[in-house]
Amino acid sequence: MLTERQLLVLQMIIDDFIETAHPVGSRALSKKESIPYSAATIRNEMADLEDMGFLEKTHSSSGRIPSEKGYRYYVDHLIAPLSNQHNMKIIRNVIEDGFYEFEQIVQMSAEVLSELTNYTSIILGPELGETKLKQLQILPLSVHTAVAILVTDTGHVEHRSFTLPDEINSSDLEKMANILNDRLQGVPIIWLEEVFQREIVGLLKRYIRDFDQSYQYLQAIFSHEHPVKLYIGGKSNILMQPEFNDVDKIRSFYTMMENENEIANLLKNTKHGIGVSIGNENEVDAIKDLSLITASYQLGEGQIGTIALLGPTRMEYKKVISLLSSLSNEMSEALYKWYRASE
Amino acid sequence: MLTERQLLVLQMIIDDFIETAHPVGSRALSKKESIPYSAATIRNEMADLEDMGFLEKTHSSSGRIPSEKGYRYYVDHLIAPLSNQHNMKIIRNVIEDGFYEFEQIVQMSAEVLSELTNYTSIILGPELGETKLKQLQILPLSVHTAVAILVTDTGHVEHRSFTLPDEINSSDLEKMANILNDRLQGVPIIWLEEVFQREIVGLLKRYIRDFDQSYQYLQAIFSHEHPVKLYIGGKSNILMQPEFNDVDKIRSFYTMMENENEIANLLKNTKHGIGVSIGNENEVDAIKDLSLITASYQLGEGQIGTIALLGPTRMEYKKVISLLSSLSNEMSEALYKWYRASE
DNA sequence: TGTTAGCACTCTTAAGTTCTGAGTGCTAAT
DNA sequence: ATTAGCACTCAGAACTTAAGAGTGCTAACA
Repeated sequence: MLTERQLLVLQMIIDDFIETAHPVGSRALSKKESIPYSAATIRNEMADLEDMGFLEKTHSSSGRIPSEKGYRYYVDHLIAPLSNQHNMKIIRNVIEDGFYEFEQIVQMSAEVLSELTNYTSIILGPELGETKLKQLQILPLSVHTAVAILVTDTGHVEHRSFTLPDEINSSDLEKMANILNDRLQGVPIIWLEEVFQREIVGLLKRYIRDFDQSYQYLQAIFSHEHPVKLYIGGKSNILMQPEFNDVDKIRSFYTMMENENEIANLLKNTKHGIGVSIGNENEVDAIKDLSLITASYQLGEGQIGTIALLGPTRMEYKKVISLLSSLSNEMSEALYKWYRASE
Repeated sequence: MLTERQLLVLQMIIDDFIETAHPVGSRALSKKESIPYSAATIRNEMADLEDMGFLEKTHSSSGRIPSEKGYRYYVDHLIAPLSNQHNMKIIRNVIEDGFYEFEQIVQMSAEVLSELTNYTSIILGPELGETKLKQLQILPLSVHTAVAILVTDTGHVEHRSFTLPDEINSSDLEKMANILNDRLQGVPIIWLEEVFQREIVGLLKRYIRDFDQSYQYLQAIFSHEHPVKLYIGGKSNILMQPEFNDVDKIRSFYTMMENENEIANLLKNTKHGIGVSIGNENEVDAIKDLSLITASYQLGEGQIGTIALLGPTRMEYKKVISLLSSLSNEMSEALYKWYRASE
């Protein structure tokens, strides 16, 4: 168990290091007002804290820096989340502006978040989950081309152009579109392909001449993956952090950030509420020396998305955690308001 | 005027430097088979070429590197565009896969282009130009929300959700949507807002009760900017170039790449066909030590987009220029095929 | 017994030094 | 006109040195 004084020393070292990025020495600490002990005493405490694994040295005669275990302890026990009125005001302004639509709000939140923290923000759009098809429209553009437009009950719109088979005529196309629209309304997006295959293909075969020609084109509409949207803000922001003073580190970071799959991986095991992964606690190699803070937000029944901030392990945990948790509340609330009437 | 031998020397130096990124010395050059002169002779030629401004030294006793003027001369007079069958095959595969839609093709082209060259590729989607509205639909999602969907005759789809004024009832909404759709079909996208203001507001005022309430919401639909889509590939690719071995350079590059406006600026003064801007010839400060190669592609009557590659001034101009010009042809052709039937 | 002053020791970082190799410019010979 | 030869220059790597920050330990102190 840690003594009062050890807690104090640990806390002050981490706070100081987070601020300055420089190893903290005993003398510097002893000068602070809140610490009434001499440098020598602090040195002893530091040595003990190092033995316990909370602190590290960068070399044998350097000041101390927090270890990952140290950060973990700090996050779990030493931070009283401060409510940052000022920053929240900025964010609220973005969110509450009703003229923006959802995707813009998210995009802007990502940018503001990154701006306020100087870290890189990642927002994972809400999963489709229970979202249902509201309308499917097939609009011919010309004799050979058409565009299919899918609208969900949450107002999400997807579209997909395709070329038409030569044989089809416009009345057939219309008939087909009507059947599809009738049968698929209210079907959850993620079931579309299955329902199409199971219930509709047979039907269409009966009603439409030469349906086999059209099959592959329709099929392409529904096999369309529905990618979860990823919004990233401030990729270059994080470069301002002193830990990115190394070209190789930058390269590997950016190589990862280019790969949406890998980023999606990062956020895969997100839990409800706030999650903090420090350094090696992360599963993705490329960020084993960074920290990731995640917060989930809700959209209706069970649909969730994730807001995350990626920064050096030397992160302003206090600020970031309070900011994220407020933002996730705001977003859930805004989304709730937006969709409230659809129930 | 340059002598035959000077041309040869200049060309070999530039080719060599483009390949290795190291200053080229006289002895190394004289060893090459295609040069039958001694190092001393070449030194003399080099000194002359430097006097003329085509070459530079990095320090008083270094080998030579091309100056921007040197590159310019090289691009204008010394390269016979080589047709790269192999790379074009790769690109053609991407483009000709009919199941992809336009935006995906462009996105993938950008990525392949960057992959093949190791530079950063930028593709500016076609301007809206003459594109006309094909359909405007207003789909209510709930009592309080609706989504407006605009489809152009080229199959481009834009949508925008908004909240409904409390007063409006669904039959009014439908009436309104019908009037809008009737009146706006065939109107070029860029005129939408104007036509709406001039011809339709008055009409709606007459037919719809409490139209003033709805006005601001509708207005928001049409004042929506129609941003030209920007596709970027391989932002991190360029980091592998040795000229990006400097953290500050990376920072300024990425800061620029985060800003879509600035990128749009880069490509603003693009001319028809192939354009090459070397170093300080670029107007945007952030890329004054990079080169930008642009190629335009056509979509129907006058609508154009731009494909560009951004790399160090030490760029493989031969390869890049031939690749881009082929790609722009392929894209124009693919788009032409795609839309041919709409006329 | 817990705290502190003092001091020798360690290690990083910056600045200065030396050395080598690549490459030039000039001169004189071919 | 071309080339061999040589003195000279400079960047970059390898080493050395000096200063400063910080530690760990011991002994003195309250």
